[in-house]
Amino acid sequence: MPVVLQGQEAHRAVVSKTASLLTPSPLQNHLLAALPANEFRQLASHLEQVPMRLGEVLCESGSPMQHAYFPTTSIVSLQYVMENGAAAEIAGVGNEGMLGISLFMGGLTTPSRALVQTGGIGYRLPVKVLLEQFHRDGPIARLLLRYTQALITQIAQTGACNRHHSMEQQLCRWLLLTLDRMPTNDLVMTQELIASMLGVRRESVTEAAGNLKHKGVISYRRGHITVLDRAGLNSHVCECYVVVKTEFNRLLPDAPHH
Amino acid sequence: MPVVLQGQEAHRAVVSKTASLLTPSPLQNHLLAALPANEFRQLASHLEQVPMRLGEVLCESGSPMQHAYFPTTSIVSLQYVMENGAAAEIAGVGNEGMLGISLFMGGLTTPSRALVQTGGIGYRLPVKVLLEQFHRDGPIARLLLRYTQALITQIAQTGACNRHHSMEQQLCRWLLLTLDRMPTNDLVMTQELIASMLGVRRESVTEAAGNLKHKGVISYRRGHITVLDRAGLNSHVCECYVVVKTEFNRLLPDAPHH
DNA sequence: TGCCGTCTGTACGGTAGCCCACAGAAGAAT
DNA sequence: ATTCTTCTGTGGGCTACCGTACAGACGGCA
Repeated sequence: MPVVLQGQEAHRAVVSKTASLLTPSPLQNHLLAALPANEFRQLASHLEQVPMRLGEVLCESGSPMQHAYFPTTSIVSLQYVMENGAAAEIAGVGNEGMLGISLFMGGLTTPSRALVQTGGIGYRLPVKVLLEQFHRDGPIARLLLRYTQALITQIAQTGACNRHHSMEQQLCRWLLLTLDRMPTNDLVMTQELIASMLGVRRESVTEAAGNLKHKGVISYRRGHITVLDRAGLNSHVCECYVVVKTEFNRLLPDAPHH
Repeated sequence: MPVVLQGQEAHRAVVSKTASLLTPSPLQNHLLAALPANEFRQLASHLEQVPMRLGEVLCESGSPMQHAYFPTTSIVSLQYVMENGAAAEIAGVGNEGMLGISLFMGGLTTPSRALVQTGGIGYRLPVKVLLEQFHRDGPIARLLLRYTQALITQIAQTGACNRHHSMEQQLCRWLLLTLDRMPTNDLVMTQELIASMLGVRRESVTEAAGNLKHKGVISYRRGHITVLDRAGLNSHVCECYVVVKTEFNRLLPDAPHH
């Protein structure tokens, strides 16, 4: 129920750390990087770098967006918020994807909320430009549709995972998916926040995280989780992680960065 | 675990009953009916009427389809099958939609299995024709993309429902969504089959159905469920049903049938 | 340095849904 | 009509996760 986000304590380390790793560039987003150079050029001048702060809501359920977002060092969580206030994450969007599918799918809005789960940088593109490019029905449109299909897989697999797999398995899945979108092994993340995204109690996360810590797979302190043993996570995760990754790789193979 | 489907006992009543209600026509499918007359004409000669029998698998996980399917009196269940054999329905497709999203989204295959949940009639369209029409980027493409977005909502809401709502609520949701795709209040459906689609034990369905029967909302006998009191279902269902219906109506308003 | 807000650990009873086992009943097949 | 398959009802024990409550600890801030 409490989707409480403290805006004060966190989002320090990540911003300074990742920003210093590389000069920010829209090409850190894999979708943008996968475009042919001349297609990318059509967009480049319209892309605006924006800071995405932890806890920021980029889009409320049912409200139209003026921009599509392409995260690079940030991660966005798509969630459905239930009437009683509980939430469930339906998918995550990081440097592999974009936020704003519904803009070109024709609905303009969706029932999902978009919440920044990891602070960082992203690039945004005005709707108008996105739609112009999409309706040229070229590589950009094909790429965005394939991404949408991959996203559907992630949503569906998350739902099936909700049904069948244990807390610990789901936590491992979530950690791995998040890790894949991060440049480091250190997640700035409270258990409270993870719980609200997975749609479970904070105590359940504490227990599952405690187990993983005990096994030496992760370590953590207030607001930070460090993955010590990625293979360990792999051995505890359910099949859902692999299915999603495989489907993403199939639909969006890594393109040579220009 | 047992996704056992007896091909013998069932699918008698429906086939004879619904088939006699109306002369079969592709326009019984709402997507096809929503097309402008001249657009529909482009497809009409390529649409092939096919019987869709209960238990038939129209598409296995990961295998490419040669046709897109537009159910009219039949209903198809999209499911994810887990490694241990358990399944979870991610969405249903009836006369409001189509099967074969991935054909035009660019992936050609999906990790989901398509199983006929209610026997009846459907129309299929060769991939080649579908793609030709889709890439004209006209009303057909826009319609299919809006349908895809609605389907995404259904998938996501189903997943969230898996997480937060009770067996009984989910059963009501499932019954209402199925009912909306049927011409009668009488579902040819075993509890076993419902259980395998919801991804729960048969006993759980028996118990929830028993409650609803006790309250006079439904009645049933071996392999048949009759909804006596639709308002009663509405009062027991979770919000998920309404969210999905609302989003479908928003994205795909009923078009005047030609 | 000390305070205080927030995060993490733990515990305890409650319960929904699981696994297993089996009995009874309906309807199809012969 | 009888048989036989398959579907439905029921019960008992089990586990994961929930709701609630509270204690302890970390770390930002004054």
